[in-house]
Amino acid sequence: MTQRRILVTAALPYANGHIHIGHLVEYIQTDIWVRFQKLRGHQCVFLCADDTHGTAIMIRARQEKRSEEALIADMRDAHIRDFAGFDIDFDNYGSTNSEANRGLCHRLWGELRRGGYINEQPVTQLFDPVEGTFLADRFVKGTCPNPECQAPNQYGDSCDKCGHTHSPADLVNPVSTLSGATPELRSANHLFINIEKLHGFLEEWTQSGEHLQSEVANYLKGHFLGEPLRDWDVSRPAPYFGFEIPDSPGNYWYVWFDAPIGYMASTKEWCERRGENWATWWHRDANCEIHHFIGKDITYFHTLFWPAMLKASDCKLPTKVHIHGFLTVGGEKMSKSKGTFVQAATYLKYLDPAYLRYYYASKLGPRLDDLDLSLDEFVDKANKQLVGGVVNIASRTAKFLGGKSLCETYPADGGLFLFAAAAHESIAESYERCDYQTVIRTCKELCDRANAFLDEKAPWTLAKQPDKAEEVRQICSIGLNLFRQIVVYLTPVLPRLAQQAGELLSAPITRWEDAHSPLTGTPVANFQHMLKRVELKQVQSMIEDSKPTEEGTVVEGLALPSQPTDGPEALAKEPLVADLCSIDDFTKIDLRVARVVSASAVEGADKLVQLTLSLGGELRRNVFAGIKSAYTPEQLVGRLVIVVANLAPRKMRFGVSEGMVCAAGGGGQEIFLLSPDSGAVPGQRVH
RNA sequence: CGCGGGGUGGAGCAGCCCGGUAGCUCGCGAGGCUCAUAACCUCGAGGUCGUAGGUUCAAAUCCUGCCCCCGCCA
Repeated sequence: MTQRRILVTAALPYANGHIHIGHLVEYIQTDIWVRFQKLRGHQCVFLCADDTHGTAIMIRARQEKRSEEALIADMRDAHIRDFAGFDIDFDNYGSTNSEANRGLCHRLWGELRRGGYINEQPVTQLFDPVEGTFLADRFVKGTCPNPECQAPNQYGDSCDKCGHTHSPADLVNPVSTLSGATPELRSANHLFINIEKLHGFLEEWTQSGEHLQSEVANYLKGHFLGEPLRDWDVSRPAPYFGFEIPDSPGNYWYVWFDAPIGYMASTKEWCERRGENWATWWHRDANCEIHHFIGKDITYFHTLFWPAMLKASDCKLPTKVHIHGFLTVGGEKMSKSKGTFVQAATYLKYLDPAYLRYYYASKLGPRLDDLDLSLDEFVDKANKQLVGGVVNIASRTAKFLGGKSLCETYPADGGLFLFAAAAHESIAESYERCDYQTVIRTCKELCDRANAFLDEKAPWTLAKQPDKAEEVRQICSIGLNLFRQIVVYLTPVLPRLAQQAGELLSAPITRWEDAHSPLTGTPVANFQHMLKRVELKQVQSMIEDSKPTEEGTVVEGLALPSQPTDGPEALAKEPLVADLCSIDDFTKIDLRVARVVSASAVEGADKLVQLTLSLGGELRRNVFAGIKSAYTPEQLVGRLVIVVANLAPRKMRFGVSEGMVCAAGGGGQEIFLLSPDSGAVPGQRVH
């Protein structure tokens, strides 16, 4: 087998937050792939970095009253710690705020300029006069400009009530979410990359079938490549935390311009440490492969913009972009209030990383499906498959050979070892195409065979007969070899177990070929537990620990300036209804007192909070309320509200809403839930 | 008819490209073992593979229509 040179990247985590178990789907998936390639004897370099630039970092640093550099340095340390805790082993972990990255940004920019890809266009944006900064779409809220909609409290880019798309400047009554100030319109020149110039290339590159999963290629074809590609706005005017554009003073590269270049910069740092030239990896004709692993949310950056940038600057194009889905927990998006938004560091306080690595591996396939973490299944797989299946083979044989050694010649085992050895190629192919679930499936099958073999031979019975010592040794030599073979196959997933197996049998696992031939004659150490069983309690503690604490619930954004009370504005905004309604009309509406028993933010929804309401007794209602802008879930749990109990259930994007919570106010921070005076109990009707 | 993905025993999935007795994990039932971290082994119940047609000696697998679910946020 010829040695491949493989460069692998995982997406750069943003320096604005900690690593959580959702991120880990990607880093574990990638780390497994890298470890597999290394075990196979290829040269494989695993690179990553913190993504540090952009408005969000700048704002956060301001709020924390410290420099951006201090903020990102702390976060980088934390990220590195978290990754190490999960045995994610980068060859270099850089930062996009590095000199290496600045230099490469300059270089690619120069190429883009020379190629005539850059143009300048005025962009009119809202500007926050208090904060002194332009406002990205997500930092502006206001009323939808669509005259037929006029939904309040919408973000600057589109309305999720009517789907209307607009620019932030179109919003009616816009408000900066940073300061609460009314933003002003200001115009500034931005720099754009003309991607359309590379349309033909992108069409060919994305559709050629090797670089992308087929779903992704189809998606791009349908969504983007069918029409001219818009110019990509890659600059932001000061103030902005990032690199200033050399030939355009006062303008900075947009974070998504310098982030992927961070892959190169990280390569460069790694190369420089070894006295190598980074161009042997990134030059157009470099003899290597480049693999990017990313989540589906950043598909277009890596499959359109990035290849375009590389093409335009004569660099090596990605061999493959591996795209994975999101993590759900218990079938739902991760939720802070439910405690399923588990940070890496929190997980490590309670659980061994091997469980999660194994669990994710057992669920990961080559496609973009979301991966669901079911806590029961998690405990089950760790205990039944990992401990009860794999480790148990060693556990039930090693003690008969402790202090002795494996047989000098491998005994007849009915073809078990050969059978498993023959599986190596198909297992390798599964790893290669990121089909880890098939790897785990196959290994599970091998475990079952090994365990059945031991059951049949029952060395523990023979061990009671002194004259059968040699037979016991033979059986256990077979068992331990089958164990080792499986562990070799699982080494990319479970590096620590591989280490332990190496120590147990006095022969470290270093190569994929270690699974091809049995180990003979080496001393067997006294058996020690390799992996503890998981207690459900540990998982529960982790979930509890992940729920927000009182002090931890900082409301994002600042309070709006208070409105003068009892003014005419409210009536002006929503005039009285002229039509009269009868008492019958009113009684059709079944208003009830309800208690909020649980509340959680709906991931992906800008306005929604998911509520579980109790109407007394066992009766529960699931209600989605558009009140996220005014209430945190924590503020809601326990309180009484008034709900329209006989409202026809409505299917929403995130689930079925079985009622409606009554509130006053026009939206945004101006939402005021109705609640009864004390003494009312859930279930009572409002008359 | 927006685009893409999908509908297989109670749950989660594989098989589909390259048609030929429907498989895995969990759960459930019965038995065995008692070496092992209450781990392990054997047997069993449970599916007309969304639906209606078509092609074929043969369809979960190929073709067509329909129904349903999920994703889509430059």
